[in-house]
Amino acid sequence: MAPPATSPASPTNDVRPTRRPGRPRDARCDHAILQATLDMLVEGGAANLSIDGVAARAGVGKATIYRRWSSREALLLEAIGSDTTMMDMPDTGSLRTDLEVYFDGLIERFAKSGGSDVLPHLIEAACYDAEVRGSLDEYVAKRQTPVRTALQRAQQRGEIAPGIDLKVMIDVLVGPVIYRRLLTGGRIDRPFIRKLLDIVL
Amino acid sequence: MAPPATSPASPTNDVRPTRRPGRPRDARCDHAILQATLDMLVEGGAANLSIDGVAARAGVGKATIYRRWSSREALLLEAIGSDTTMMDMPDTGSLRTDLEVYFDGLIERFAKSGGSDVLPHLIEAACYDAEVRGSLDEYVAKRQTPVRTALQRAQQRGEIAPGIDLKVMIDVLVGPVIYRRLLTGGRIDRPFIRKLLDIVL
Amino acid sequence: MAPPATSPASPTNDVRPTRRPGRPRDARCDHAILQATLDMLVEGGAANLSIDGVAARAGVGKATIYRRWSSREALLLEAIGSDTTMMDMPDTGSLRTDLEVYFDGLIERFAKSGGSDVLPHLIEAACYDAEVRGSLDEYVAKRQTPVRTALQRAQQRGEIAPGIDLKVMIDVLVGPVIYRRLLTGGRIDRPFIRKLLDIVL
Amino acid sequence: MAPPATSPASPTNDVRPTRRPGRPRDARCDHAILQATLDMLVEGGAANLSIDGVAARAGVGKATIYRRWSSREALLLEAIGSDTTMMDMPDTGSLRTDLEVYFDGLIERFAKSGGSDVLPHLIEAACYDAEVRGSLDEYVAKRQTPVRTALQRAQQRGEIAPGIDLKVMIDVLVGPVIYRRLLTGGRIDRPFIRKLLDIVL
DNA sequence: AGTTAAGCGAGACGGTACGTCGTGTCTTGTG
DNA sequence: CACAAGACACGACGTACCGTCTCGCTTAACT
Repeated sequence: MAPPATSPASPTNDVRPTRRPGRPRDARCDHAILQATLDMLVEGGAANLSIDGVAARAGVGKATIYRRWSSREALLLEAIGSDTTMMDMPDTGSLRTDLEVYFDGLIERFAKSGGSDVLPHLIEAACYDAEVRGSLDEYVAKRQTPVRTALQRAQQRGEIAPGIDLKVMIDVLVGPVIYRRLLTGGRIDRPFIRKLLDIVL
Repeated sequence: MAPPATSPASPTNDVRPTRRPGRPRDARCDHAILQATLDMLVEGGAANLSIDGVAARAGVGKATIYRRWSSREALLLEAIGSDTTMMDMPDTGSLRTDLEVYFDGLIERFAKSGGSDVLPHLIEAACYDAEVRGSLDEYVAKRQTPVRTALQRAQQRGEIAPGIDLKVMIDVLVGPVIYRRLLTGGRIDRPFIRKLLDIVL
Repeated sequence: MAPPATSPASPTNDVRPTRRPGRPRDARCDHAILQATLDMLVEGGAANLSIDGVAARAGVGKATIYRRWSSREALLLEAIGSDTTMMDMPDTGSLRTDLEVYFDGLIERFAKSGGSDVLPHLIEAACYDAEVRGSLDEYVAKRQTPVRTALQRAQQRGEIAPGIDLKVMIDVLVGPVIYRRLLTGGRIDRPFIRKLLDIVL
Repeated sequence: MAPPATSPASPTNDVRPTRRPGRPRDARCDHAILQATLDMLVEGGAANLSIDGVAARAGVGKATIYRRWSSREALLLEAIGSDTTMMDMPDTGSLRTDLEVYFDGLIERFAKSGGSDVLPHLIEAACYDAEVRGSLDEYVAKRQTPVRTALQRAQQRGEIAPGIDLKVMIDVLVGPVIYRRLLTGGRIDRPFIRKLLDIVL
């Protein structure tokens, strides 16, 4: 492997991203800003989150934020996306058991985070800002991954009829949980999950 | 000349309906304000709706608005609640058919209204404002009524096992639709509804 | 004198400024803002005077300032113009004596106010903002009034040749003082004034 | 090959003029910066002149500017001082004639340069920055030199009484012109100069 | 020829102030 | 009292500069 070429353009590779001129962005700023954003989200929710506040808390100038994110929503999206300690899906050999374990984890997660208002905020923003729309879709897809994986395995095992559209299946499993969380305010607990699985599977 | 009752008017007491002194509220203001609110919602969405704007458009002072609603969200909630031309549930004798017809109506309704961003806005507001939380729950419950009715009839007919929790059943039927609408951006059309019902019923 | 007419436009007089609708401006705000401006001018000079600072000090919102003055300079101009405890010109019968007394007062005045940097600031602003230009001219003319008066009296008395252009005469009397104050930093004291008058008169 | 002296170069010691190590400053940068400054002064005035703008226009980094001048005002001062194509005073044998010729040149000079706003800007800056104060005084003194010369010659010739304080005399001659230029906005033309000299001489 | 130390373009950084906008409250005169 | 009009305190917005600070290069003189 060739050592980094000092001449501006070695003809063959140039995989190295050609280093823009000028002082590079300080990675500590990124962390400080994202962390401050998450902290303030927990404390006051998306509605009470101001760029001024984040800047002050992160010990950073506002320009340093706007240099990185074009809008408050872009920042939010990256902030909540950044903590994606991706929940993972167990592989117990039974779809029902897989999902029960998975949703148990989800219940716990919801219990810790208070009434998350970030999602609704982003949903609204996505109505008007195409960029947010795209990022949100990406975020949702990422979150669905574990469920999709479990369903694919189950379909291969024959637990699910081959004709079933897995996309819809995901909606049927995840939709009710989100619906409770966002709209009805209903409890999201073990009995609810059991009944949900009883109906769907 | 019966004076207009300003309170919900419990029938028994208060025969002389406590006509408050001073000039009575002008009902035309209510209409003008709600109409202006709906117009501006259509044009710019909840995010771009300002009380100043509504007041100017309705030809009304801001105080006249705040005299009636305590906050922007309260106004929004009433504005979108006011057009509840309650969708009704047919009674065909078959739950499956009932729901197919009902959801067909819903599809059409969604098609007309553009990307409704009011709901997410209210969801967010509900996280912080208890009053909004209550009103939103009420609104959601009202919207669920037709589905609940159909399910109750079906359970009485024996189409649904008596042990099934109808609340959860509603979540399973409505949740996926809402989930698509708000989060995944997936299509909400006849095939989707068919597959949904195939899985759930 | 007719009592204030209540109908919007009594045809004849209408000297009363027809009272605009809505809440009237609060005169206390004007005072608070101007006073805060003057205080901050004394403390930090025109360069260190920010609208935010004035607003905070006056206990007033920024909008309340911008509602009254279109720019920082407009505010400054009115602030320094507002303290025009117009210096008055004595009438001793002798032009020389008149001016000596007058300039003595001016010396005292200059001694009290530190190095006034407001004037240069406004001069600069006047280069670009026509409105400021006009207001500044007005201000200067007002300041010249006493000297003009004395010169006119002297010309009528025959102390000054009739052919002399009094405008230029004013420039010759005031210009050197301003020049010292703004540019050379030379002392402005009794001996200087004496020598000045010796040369000019 | 005598290396260019970077320090004022006291003549005796330091014959080897202490060439500092490292890359020497690029003289082209000085020119580019000063030129860009003058250009932007003409276009937008001192108020609209930003260091960022000068740097961009001169094709130079900001550090390269701050390495040479400590502040914006220092740069301005040198920029306007740099074009001191010192006006010179003729020696016609008559003070009156000398001054008429000199002021004619000044009129022309003023006519070319638009409303010079640099001077007021520096005057203001001088109120707070001692360094600017000093440089400004120096600048003013330099500008006064021709007039001082003419007056000294005239006093030696006996055209001016020996008791006259020439410093004041300069103020009386120059002050009115500056006063018109900066404050009253009055015309500065031949008739004005004639009247001025009529009064003073 | 290598080392060293500064200059250089570019641009990120923490700040401060700008002028605008929206909120929810208040104060007028008029019905 | 209600109403239109609009002033008010507050606070966030996104932008523009300031003067400082890294970056990776370049440019000489001194080893």
